[in-house]
Amino acid sequence: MDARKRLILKEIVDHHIRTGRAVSSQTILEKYGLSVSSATIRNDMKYLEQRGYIRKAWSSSGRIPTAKGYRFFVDWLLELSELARKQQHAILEAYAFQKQRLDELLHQTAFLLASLTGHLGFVLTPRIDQTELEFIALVKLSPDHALAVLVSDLGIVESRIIPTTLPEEQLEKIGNLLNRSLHGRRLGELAAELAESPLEGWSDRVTQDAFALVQQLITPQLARQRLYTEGLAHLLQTVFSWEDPIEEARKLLCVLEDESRFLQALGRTRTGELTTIIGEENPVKELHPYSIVSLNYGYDGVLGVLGPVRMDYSKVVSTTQYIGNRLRAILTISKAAAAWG
Amino acid sequence: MDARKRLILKEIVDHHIRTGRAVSSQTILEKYGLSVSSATIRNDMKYLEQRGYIRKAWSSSGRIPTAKGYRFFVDWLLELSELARKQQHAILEAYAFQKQRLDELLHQTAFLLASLTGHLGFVLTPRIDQTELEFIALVKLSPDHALAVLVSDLGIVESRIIPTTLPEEQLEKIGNLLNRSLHGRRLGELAAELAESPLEGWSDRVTQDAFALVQQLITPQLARQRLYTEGLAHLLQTVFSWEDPIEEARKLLCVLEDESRFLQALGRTRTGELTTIIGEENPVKELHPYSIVSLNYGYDGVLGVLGPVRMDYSKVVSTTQYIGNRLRAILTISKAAAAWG
DNA sequence: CATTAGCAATCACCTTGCGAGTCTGCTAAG
DNA sequence: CTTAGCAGACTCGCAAGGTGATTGCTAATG
Repeated sequence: MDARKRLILKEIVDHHIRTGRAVSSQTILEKYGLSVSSATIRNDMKYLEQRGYIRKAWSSSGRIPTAKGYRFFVDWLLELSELARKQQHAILEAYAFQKQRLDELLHQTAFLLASLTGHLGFVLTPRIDQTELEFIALVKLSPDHALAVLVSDLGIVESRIIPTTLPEEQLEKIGNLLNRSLHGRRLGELAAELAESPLEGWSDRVTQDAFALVQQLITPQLARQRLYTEGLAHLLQTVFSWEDPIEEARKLLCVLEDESRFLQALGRTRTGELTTIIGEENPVKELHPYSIVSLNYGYDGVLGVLGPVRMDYSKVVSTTQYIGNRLRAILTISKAAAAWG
Repeated sequence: MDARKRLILKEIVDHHIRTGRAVSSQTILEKYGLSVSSATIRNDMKYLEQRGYIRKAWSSSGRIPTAKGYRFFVDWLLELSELARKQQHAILEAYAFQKQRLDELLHQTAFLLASLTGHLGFVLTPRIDQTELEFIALVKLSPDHALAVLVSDLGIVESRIIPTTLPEEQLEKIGNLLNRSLHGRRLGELAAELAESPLEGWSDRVTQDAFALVQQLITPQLARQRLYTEGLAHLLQTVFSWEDPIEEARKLLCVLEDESRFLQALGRTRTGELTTIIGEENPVKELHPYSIVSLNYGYDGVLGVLGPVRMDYSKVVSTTQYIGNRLRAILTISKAAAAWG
């Protein structure tokens, strides 16, 4: 593809992102001042259409980028501007306070993503089975129940009420035992081991009880990730200008309310690299009208932005990248600190 | 207001709830078989309109209930049908599992409310300052930070990372001290006391440190309540048939995303009684097109349904009442159990 | 061979007008 | 107090017609 065609494709995507309307050969000529005529541009547009980069909304409309066109744009034509000082400042400021609670931190991160991009910001909690056990506490609540609190590094706290008739002193003993023998273990591995065989040397009465407890505590849905979203209002506002917004918004909400499907939609954002999923590339059909820019910030926690395919990728990508780096830094600091301590 | 007028008002509200259209004198005559003519009904409708119970959409349309009309309907004319066996069963079944984690429990409750009513279900977490302290744990994370885990009865767990340079053994000592002296105290009172003066007898070095810690732990935003919502999709679907759905939905989402405003909207649902807030009765302007049916299920935790003013109050009220009672039962059982233990 | 000008054809979008249907208010009679 | 009958008001849906944007095509140009 020659330089002029690339330029034309870029301008079509650019202009369509900004205006939301089909882009005509005229427009490109006027706004971006090429030194050729509109007919030439039309010829190039035909070429681009044949290769599947752009399409027409109807037989004689201007051109609209296809998913393939966006993909090419993002991969080859996107010019990442550095985030404006002002926004960087806003982000740093927002993170200056608010480090006391992980959920607040992630919640705020989602909010930042949303408000700075004007789309839907989301943060998926890290997978607790990827983190290491820091501390276990067992608290007697009633004759039949105890509360188990499980603290991993990163300050992730998981608690559940488990049925047990063991007396208080025994629970305390078990708690101490568990803390001594399991501290620093990666929870996922622990779960896997426990599923196969009891830990070695665990044979007396107390440790058998302990074993039963730990199994209840660690095995079930440990990998469960919570999803925080913010800025749904932004997203719906953009959806409303489409045709059949009712149906679109409904489908969107259904996916968002079903965490498992959303997880599926993220695909393997498992690497640390920033990932874009554009329109129909998404494995979840309902999300075909949207693009996702996402980033793994550690421990399989994912953060990102979900917006219309027609969004300002430059802004969204740089914002996501920046916020992702900040969050990763904050988390690895507390992680590193935990390792020294 | 004589019996026939009441009946007519009831039928207007009834019919409008079911069909969503303005109700004509004809319709009432046909569907509900009164033994008078449509002209008589028209006269009564005029009466009802003058008193502000119903209104016209335009100069010669059928009648639509006003907020005052709905209020009268809900307060005096509503016939509560017992919840269908099938639905009761579904609720009991849903609660049969899933008692391990409070957040899951509340999440599921919101989901139940939403799916059984077809509107938006919400659950506001109990206020932790209304509950009693069960257990405190302090865990060293790094040289400069510790994780404080605070467990109240009901199994509510609050954790935060606090800056401290105290060594591990000392933290443990402080933890033990705190558990002994503060166990069973109501957290809200505790916070109030601490704000005024140190606890008596706390004078040596260890307890001073402990005091500083507890202040950090308990004072700030302890009363903060989290909001779980489900079924936004349902609600939006109904909004879409209105005029200017874009604007309406946007305003709705803005309120839902801002917990403080939502709290304001609930007003004082502080009693245990079921409360209805209909349309313009709501202090939050943006929610005027909606009604809220809510219920305090204990410790200032609120659960309920938000739907269009035109909703099936009979179904919604009985569902909310039933689910509220179930949840209250579940929570008071674990509370009572904790008290025995 | 790439580029250009000019022109007919296509199509969305907006406005307008019309007809059918619905419901009320009013008046006068029962 | 109730009823019948009727004019007037208004919605709703549909079709027609005008406007403006944009393309593809063809033939001419450098």
